[in-house]
Parts: sequence; structure tokens; C-alpha cells
Amino acid sequence: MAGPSSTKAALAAEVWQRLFAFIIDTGPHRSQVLGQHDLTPNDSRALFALDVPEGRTMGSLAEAWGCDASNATWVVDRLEKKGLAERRSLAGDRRVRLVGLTPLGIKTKAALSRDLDRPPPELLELDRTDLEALRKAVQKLPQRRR
Amino acid sequence: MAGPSSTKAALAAEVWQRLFAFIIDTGPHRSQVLGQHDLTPNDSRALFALDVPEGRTMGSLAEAWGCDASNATWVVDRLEKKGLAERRSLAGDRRVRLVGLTPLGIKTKAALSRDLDRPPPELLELDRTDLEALRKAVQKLPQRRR
DNA sequence: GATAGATATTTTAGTTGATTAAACTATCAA
DNA sequence: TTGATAGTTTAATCAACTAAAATATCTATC
Repeated sequence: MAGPSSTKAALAAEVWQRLFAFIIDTGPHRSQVLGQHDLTPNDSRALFALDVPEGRTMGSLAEAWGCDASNATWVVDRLEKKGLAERRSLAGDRRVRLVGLTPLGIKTKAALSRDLDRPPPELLELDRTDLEALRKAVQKLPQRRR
Repeated sequence: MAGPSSTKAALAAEVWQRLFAFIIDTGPHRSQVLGQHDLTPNDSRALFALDVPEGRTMGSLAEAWGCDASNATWVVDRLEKKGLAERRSLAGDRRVRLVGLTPLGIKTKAALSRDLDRPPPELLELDRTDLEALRKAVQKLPQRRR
């Protein structure tokens, strides 16, 4: 399959199909990690959006999450109930709320981050040589934000 | 980072963090594809579990999905309402139901599969050489079922 | 300074999806 | 007939999300 003359699109498709299968296969691992921390996927996304120490306004959170402002209220409510986030006031404009992580939130986020960064068991099946080749190759993948 | 003397675990971690970031970044693309077909992630998972032409029993579906039998009933109900799946009887044991795809279900599944197999825009940012290296590397990734 | 918008967030009310527990029905097999 | 098996129903719950109305606050203007 896919000799040296294959088109770039065909190449990308082949790569993608493998990666996609790997994403699917490793999904349960990620669910498990979230479960261990008693977090929903949404909670996790929210935690990662709250990395600015000064906190972020509800509006900017809603925008980042691509959802309704009232939905952001709900998400932050849940984090707050869990003691992971808190609403602070912005001196100078009492309409806005700055949502920031509590010490527990910071700790939880760090622990979650650590666990999510740990490779799923599937990846450890590869031997050293293959991992090295893979590392070199995935370093070329485009990166967003962070 | 990570010279030739890094441990296998460190190597795997480095690979994984890149892959994981890519999974997150390309998530919206997958959501969009599902949305275009008016399917939830659950529906999609269900469609892909129904590839056996003879159909599968409710019990085996519940097991495959790691859920309660009544949940499987609900999922199949939804597929049936959409005209994508149907319950058939097993000659010889009238207790069991064999769930199979309808012609529309087969068609929908094929279309979904085609669209999900299409690489996300992020991947097309790589040039040919990088894609070739990546192809070679990802071919070593372990594969489940399918 | 009063007031008329504009802004930021919350509340209320409702929808859909995902999921479980428990009770129930139908059927099979010994 | 009795017990096991396959599946469904019912009654809940939680998560995710939207629309519309309400509240509080700020800002610019008359």
C-alpha cells in the first residue's frame, strides 16, 4: 500500500487512519484517568482553561469553551462546589467575576496533568527504536496554544 | 530534551505528550464530522460495533460498550428511531434479538467512516517528507480489533 | 447629577444524552 | 414446573447545553 508515488493527500490519510485508530484505542485509558480524579471531560477542559493566575472572566471562559455564558456559569459552579475554583471580584468593575483556581484546584490540575501525560499502556508496547523514530516524527506535528 | 540516553519511559512520555496534544487539537474536527451526520459520539460507537452482517445480540453489544443492558436498549432504540438499525429475531431462540444495520445504516456508516478517515486540516500542514517519516513510524503502533 | 443604554453575569426553565438500579416479561432448558 | 437467560420498562440521576428574562453595575450624555 502507498508506494513512493502516492500523493500527499493519500499519505496524510494513511497516517491519519493509524493515528485515529490509536486515539480510539486509548480513549478508555483517558476516561479512566479522569474517573480516578472524579472529573468529567468538561471539568478537565475547564481546569486547563484556568491556568492564568489572575483568573479569567466568565465571558472569556464562555468564549474559550465555545458555549453560552450561562453554561459557563454552570461549569464554574460545579468546579466551585468541588472546591477547585473560586470567583473573585475585579477591583474597579464589580460586574465582572474573575474565576481562578483554589490551592486544591492547582493541586488537582497538576495531578491530572501528570497522569494524562503518562503514556497509555499501548504505547509502551513499542520498542526503543520505534519510539525514537516516532518521537522524531511527532515532533513535526503542528502545535496549538499551550 | 531527551538525548540518546533517555529511558524508554521518558521516550514514550515525550511521544505521548505530542500525540495527546494532537488529539486535543483535532477533537473539534471530529465533533464537526459527527455533527454533520447528526450523530452523537455514542451513535458513532454503536454504528461501528454493528459491522457484523448477521447482527449482534443486545447482550454482546452491552458488553462491547461496557454498559448496562438497559443502556444498550436505549442506544439501539435511538439508532432504530433514526432508521439506522433494526432488531431481528434469532430463529431458534425467540428471547434474543439480533441488532443489525439497515441499508440506510450501512450507507451512513460508510459515509461517516469515509469522513472520519479524512485527515484533519492540522495534519496537512506537514510537508511530504515529514508525512512519510510519520507514516513509517505510526505503522508500528499496536492495533486492536478492526 | 439623573438617566438611558451597554455590559457581565446569573437565574429560570427546559432539552437532550448517557447511565444505573430494580422490577418485569418472555422464553428456553433441565 | 422451576430456574436461568435475554431483553425491556420504569424511574431516577447527572452532565451538557440553550434561550430568555432578570440583576447588578458601569458609562456616556443631557
